[in-house]
Amino acid sequence: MAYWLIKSEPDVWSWDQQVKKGITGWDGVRNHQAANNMKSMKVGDQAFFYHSNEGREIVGIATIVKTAHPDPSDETGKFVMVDVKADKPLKKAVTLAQIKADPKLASMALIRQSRLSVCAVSDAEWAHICKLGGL
DNA sequence: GCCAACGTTGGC
DNA sequence: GCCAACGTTGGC
Repeated sequence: MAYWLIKSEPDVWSWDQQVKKGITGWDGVRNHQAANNMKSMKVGDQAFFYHSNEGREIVGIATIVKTAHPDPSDETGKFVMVDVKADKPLKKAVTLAQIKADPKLASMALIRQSRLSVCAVSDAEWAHICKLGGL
């Protein structure tokens, strides 16, 4: 099983909305690297749900429930999305500042490529963030 | 609101 | 195919 991190601006799509809605298509990704990451996702993979811009923190964990398929919001038909479902919230949100300040996490893809909206998380990083999040 | 990083577009 | 111009993302 692999681990990921998906970003969303809470103004546009927040964790609360995800919880309320249950399963949603993660549409709107228009970056090839991010799209490639989604193509690598398998059903059952887990992803941190990160609030960008406002909050700048990891607030919950989502599960991948459907692998990459065409994104209906993409008129060119080139991009894909996966379906995700809210799994559980972190007891304590893990902030970007915390991640940057932690030597175990400072080299995460999230930090190295700040503009990449779907990025991979290593097993060690996943475990450490879960611990910081009180899980 | 500013700016750095980076992706995309279009002229050549 | 190169590269300058421009647009977007996202942290601060």
